[in-house]
Amino acid sequence: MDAHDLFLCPICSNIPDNQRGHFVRALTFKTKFFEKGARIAGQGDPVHALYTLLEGSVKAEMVSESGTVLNIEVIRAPNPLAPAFLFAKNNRFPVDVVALEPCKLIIISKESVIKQLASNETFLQGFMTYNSDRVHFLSERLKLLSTKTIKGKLAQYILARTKHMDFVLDMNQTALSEYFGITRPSLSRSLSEMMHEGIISLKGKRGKVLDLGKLRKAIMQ
Amino acid sequence: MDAHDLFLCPICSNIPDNQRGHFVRALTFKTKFFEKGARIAGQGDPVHALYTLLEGSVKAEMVSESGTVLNIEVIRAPNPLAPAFLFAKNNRFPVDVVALEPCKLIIISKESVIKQLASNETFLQGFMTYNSDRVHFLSERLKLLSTKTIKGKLAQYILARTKHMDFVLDMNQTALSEYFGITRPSLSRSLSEMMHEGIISLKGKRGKVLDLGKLRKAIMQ
DNA sequence: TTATCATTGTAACAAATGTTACGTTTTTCG
DNA sequence: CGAAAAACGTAACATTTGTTACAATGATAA
Repeated sequence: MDAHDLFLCPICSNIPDNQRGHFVRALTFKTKFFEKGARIAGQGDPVHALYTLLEGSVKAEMVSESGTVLNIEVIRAPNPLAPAFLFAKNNRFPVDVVALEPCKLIIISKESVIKQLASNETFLQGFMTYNSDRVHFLSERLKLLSTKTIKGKLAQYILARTKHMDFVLDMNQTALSEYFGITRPSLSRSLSEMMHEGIISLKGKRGKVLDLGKLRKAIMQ
Repeated sequence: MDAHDLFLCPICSNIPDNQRGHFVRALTFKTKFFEKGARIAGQGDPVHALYTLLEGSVKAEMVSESGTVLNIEVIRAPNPLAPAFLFAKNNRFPVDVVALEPCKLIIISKESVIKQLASNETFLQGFMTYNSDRVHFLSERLKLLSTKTIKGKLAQYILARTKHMDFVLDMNQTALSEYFGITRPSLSRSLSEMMHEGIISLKGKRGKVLDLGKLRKAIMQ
């Protein structure tokens, strides 16, 4: 068992080799293992430590009291779990975290995280960058979901992947429809319509933008 | 002109009095003023510094090349502008920032932000907490927008404000409909239906939850 | 009070999206 | 290669939401 797996995690991966021994020795942490299906953290539990997933994968889910479940996200190793909530005013897990397979976690005390943030600039940058990228990701996702029409979402998605009027869809239509929060037939219909309207062409995953103006207009509606 | 206004900003407001002089002396910054309508930052500009709004208010907007404008957010003083992007991998402003009224900003170099984060634990905590709360806010907003039906959004919104089966709407219906990204008549219709279905009662801004089970079920659909 | 303006309720109709079902094409894998 | 599975296209119909318009109600200020 080796705490050095920690340096696979994006928060710590930039720490140079010659600082790693010192970094680990300065941490207060414990390693925990969870079996498939085990609850790693519960909705409402206070976040007193940095939970870092070194092996396995977990799902974050909301369980309502009526028993129904809303899947939020799947997180795979190596990645931190909710590092933002360690410092949030309302520092409680917003979801249940359940192991999808056997998991290994390193749980680092908040105090030693703060100490390391203050003393190790690489770690500071890594931690900040991770949370910043998370804000960025959430902002993009929000922008996509606030776009009301399916064609608008498609236009945004396609424009972000277009170079020299060519684009490649990086998911199949089923996955894309879930990403957009819509149904697969509706997505297919909208794609067809955009092709008939001469806005794009598409064969398999590869497509071309035929009318950039119309595509941009579609975002705004 | 006083840089000490900085300590009104939530990122710095926890720094104790006796550290403030030292804190300001250690910063590399400049103060800038913008007139109403002036562009403070442009979409795509690299974020090399921490922009802190001390006076006035700004709007963040996306301008497409077809000329149409999508309003993202209004930020009022005292608050930082996009502090998360200072550390993000793609460290560029995602939007245009335009002054809504005369504005005063303190622009602090990234280097001195890093130096202070490492040397001043209160500042570190403030900065982290701000970004963490931002993640929290965005996650909540995302959860709301991923809820597909209007009644689902309403159920979430109401449940989050319910104590002992009573709730108070903290916006009027026009504002609430914009918050949900829907139209006002549709919101009014859904509210009416929920009342006819015996799920809630509502008079003005005050309401009661009549059927908690049905309200919770509404979120999941 | 009264005139004015903002807010809310609601109805008729239009448009967009979901639902269900099924046939076709493409991919995967033995 | 060939069978099975996955992905995709599409049609008919149901449901939800948007659009537009107007009346009713409530709040505000002269």
